[in-house]
Amino acid sequence: MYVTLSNPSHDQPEHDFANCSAIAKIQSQALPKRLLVAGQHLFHEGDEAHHVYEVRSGLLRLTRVLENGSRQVIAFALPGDVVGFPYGDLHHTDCDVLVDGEVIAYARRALESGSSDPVLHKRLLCAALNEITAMQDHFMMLARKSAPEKVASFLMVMAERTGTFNGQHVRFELPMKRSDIADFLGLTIETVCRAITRLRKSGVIALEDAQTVVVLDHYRLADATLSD
Amino acid sequence: MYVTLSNPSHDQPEHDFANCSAIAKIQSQALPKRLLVAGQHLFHEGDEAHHVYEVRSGLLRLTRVLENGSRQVIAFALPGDVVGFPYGDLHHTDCDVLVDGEVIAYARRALESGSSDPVLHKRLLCAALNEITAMQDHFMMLARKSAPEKVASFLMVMAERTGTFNGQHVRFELPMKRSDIADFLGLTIETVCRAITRLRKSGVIALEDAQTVVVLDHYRLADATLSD
DNA sequence: CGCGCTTTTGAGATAACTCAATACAGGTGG
DNA sequence: CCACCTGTATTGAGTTATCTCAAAAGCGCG
Repeated sequence: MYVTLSNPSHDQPEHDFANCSAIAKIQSQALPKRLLVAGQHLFHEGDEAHHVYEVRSGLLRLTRVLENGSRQVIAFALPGDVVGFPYGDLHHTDCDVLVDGEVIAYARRALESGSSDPVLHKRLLCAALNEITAMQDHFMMLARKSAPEKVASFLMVMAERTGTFNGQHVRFELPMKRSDIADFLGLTIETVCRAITRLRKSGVIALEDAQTVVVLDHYRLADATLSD
Repeated sequence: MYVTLSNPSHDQPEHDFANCSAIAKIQSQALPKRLLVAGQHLFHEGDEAHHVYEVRSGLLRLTRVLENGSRQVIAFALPGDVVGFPYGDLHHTDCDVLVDGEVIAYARRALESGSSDPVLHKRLLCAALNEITAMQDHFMMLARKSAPEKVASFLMVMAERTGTFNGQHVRFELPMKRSDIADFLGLTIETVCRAITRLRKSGVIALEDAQTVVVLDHYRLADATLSD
């Protein structure tokens, strides 16, 4: 199983992250929350990076644009993820909002120095290190998986991270456009569509509408994420 | 231009990295250097991560293996790069030596807490953040570039980071096998070979032997890295 | 000299792309 | 309330880049 989004829900230990999390929640009443509405930008590539942001709710999209104008979706950020790690003093991606939500803004220095708040510092550091691992997982996917495998992996992750179980099946939303999924997986829109269609026609998933997926056969979906 | 190796030589500022570097060099006389010979492993996936390592000389290879046994080369680490960022308490890649060299081993706690040596702490943190950016760059490459563009990009980075200028041309070594390059770029060996051959036949580069590249036309090589 | 490993070249198969048409959904104005 | 319009998603047909399989060439080494 691959984790393809920015902060993994791996089965590995995450330092004493859980512990950090509890403490941060207590503090959060005093923290600068920020409400976000769809379409809004949290930051742009090249902006000075004054903060890193922890997603509390909603869905963010991280993108970069190449010289030739084509766009790459680097990650979708879900609750629990941390975005905005600086490169030098600057943000190196665009970040905009796909689903209304809320983030907590931490001053960059909370990441860079543990002097004021060691617990928060460690927490952000964990997030950065986990980010590295998550991206390495994503590498494997971009480099080594076929189109159907990529799409199945993506659906698996969305199901695990955002799905709800109604007693029968897991259901989840795909709030992003097909073109976003394609740009994330390094595919074309059409290829993504066809892969989804194939999963639907073979009874692995069902679509209530284009953005709402029901996992009918979790085992076969997991299977479809694996090469050979 | 894309940076595809683990620590970029971007044109962006890198905090006060240069400054940190100078200080670390002074300290390094007392630091636990470690000599590495080709074939040796620095660490394995799943090992407890007690240290992070700064490469002083030589060339390291970071790899992961998938369920099905296929291997992905995550990065090649050159002097200046830092490897071994932990995931939880564990290393999440294999790391072995392709070219004899020397690394400096820093205790993991130097990365996790700035209390004992704030300068070193910041330096390692910079390295981790740069790593994230470098990997995002690598994404773009894996997802959005054609095979010839990937190979040209790879040669460009190797030329810039390891090349020597003899007054006429830039010359550099490719100490890794073609299969490593292929696994790094998400291609097959044959495709890598053909791309190199095409660059050679069109006079952009020359090969003194299979591992030694001479850049004949730097401008056209840079051009070949760009999709239109 | 011959053996094993790596690299290179060749020919055919195929996965994914491109271009084009159709279907669908949500919003707007008549 | 319906017809239209725009943007998104889906399906189809043909093209092509890359992969696969196979063979040859190069190189180091016993």
